[in-house]
Amino acid sequence: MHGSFSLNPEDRALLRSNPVFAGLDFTTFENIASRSGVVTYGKGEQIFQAGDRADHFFIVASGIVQLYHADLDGVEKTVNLFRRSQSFGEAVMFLGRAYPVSAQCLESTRLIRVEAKELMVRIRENPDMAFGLLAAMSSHLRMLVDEITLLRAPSALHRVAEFLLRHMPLGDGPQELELPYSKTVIARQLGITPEVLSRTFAQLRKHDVTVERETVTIADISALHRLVGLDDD
Amino acid sequence: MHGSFSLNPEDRALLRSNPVFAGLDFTTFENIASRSGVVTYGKGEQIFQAGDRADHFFIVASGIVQLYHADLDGVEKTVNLFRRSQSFGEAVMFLGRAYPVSAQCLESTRLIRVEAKELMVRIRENPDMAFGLLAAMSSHLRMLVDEITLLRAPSALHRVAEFLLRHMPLGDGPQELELPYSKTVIARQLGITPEVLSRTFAQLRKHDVTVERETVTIADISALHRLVGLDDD
DNA sequence: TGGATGCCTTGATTTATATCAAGCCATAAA
DNA sequence: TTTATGGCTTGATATAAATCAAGGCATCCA
Repeated sequence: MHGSFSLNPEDRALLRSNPVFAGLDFTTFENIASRSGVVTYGKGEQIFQAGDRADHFFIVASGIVQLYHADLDGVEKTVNLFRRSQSFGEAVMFLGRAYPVSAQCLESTRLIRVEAKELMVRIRENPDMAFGLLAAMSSHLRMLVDEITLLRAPSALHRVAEFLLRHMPLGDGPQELELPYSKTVIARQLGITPEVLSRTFAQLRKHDVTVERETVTIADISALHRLVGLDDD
Repeated sequence: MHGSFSLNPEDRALLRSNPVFAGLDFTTFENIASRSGVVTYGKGEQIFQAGDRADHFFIVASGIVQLYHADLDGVEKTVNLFRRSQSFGEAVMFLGRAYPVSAQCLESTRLIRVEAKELMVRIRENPDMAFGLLAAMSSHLRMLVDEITLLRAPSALHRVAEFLLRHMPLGDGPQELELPYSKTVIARQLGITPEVLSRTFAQLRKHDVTVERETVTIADISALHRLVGLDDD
């Protein structure tokens, strides 16, 4: 981890766009922003470990953060992934407890780090902030529910199809999508091996889904929807 | 669903014990309680469907509620289970959106139903309630993270062992546990079939875990912990 | 008392996914 | 240029869990 620098104007804008801070008056926001810092991590570096005291919450400025559980035998199980503008750690920060999961960077990553204690003081002064925090936590709940849906899908084909649909821009015709993470990371998130993901992509060619490098092309999105709903090969 | 009756003293106490209402002054609480109702459902009855407008939140007084996703082919995938004193629906209620999942009773169930609009008004008046709501949502987040951990466990044996550990009273020696749900429901929650659950219980006998009807006896809890951590047969 | 019924268990078989192993193709380094 | 290196793909095999099928044993009701 490389030291804590202060926020540049772009960082400030990013922080401001987070629901927790969106409703604040200028002075209060500046007060918090000036007490927050930017930290950078290299690929694979730990941000915190399960059990650490939760005294910060984070917003991703760039890179990818993985929340995960490590089994005693060392295998990492992805709980959640976060990219630019997404925040994590609100919930435990609020409770002032220990983090229930570990966090790690999957590529070199830049984070805005806000001190929990400082933030809690501000919330007491500005109850409106609590609503922002509630909004942020609601959307996290939603993410986790989606995650569970994905893990409960009956087959690798379903999981991958759901993953693609979730990340597709809206629209019904042919669509293109840049995969947001490497295939290995996607496979881990879906709870399958990279081998199976590869084979599943191959299988999807029968449904007019082609994968070329990082780019996925779907000829007919509604066909994919049907595939997820009904059983098929 | 059988009509909306008003809360009896025990219901009031249950409502009061929920983190959302715990900090309220007497008058405000009575105000909310008097506007809340009790509804009862038979086994298998729907409480709401995914897509319904989220205008209530609920506390379970008795029975079991299952939040689930229904695939188009009708198979239900459990997202979450709720028992006495647990509440659900806070998050979406707060956002005023549609429920992302459906809810159903797995046995005859009695619910306290609080109107979302009414509650939102009170929160604006009593910002302290927002903290109660935050606490409730934090614990939901925690539940979902645990759920994901369970689903990511590498084998049926791990899932069942983790499930047992999670529901065991604390302590290190021999322990007894009454299964909180029927085995079929547990199996669905763990994402395995009832057959596999049955076989897994049989397998656990080798690790001094016996299952007799609804009662589970574990001779050595720390041995189970080791089993979850390390790979074994 | 004697079925029903629902839930659970056990066995046989099939199937999907993990695992093991090798090779490919980028990009990066020597 | 050659030589790593890491991520991805493809094939062969092993294995865990689903599925199909039957039977046991409660509880409930006639």
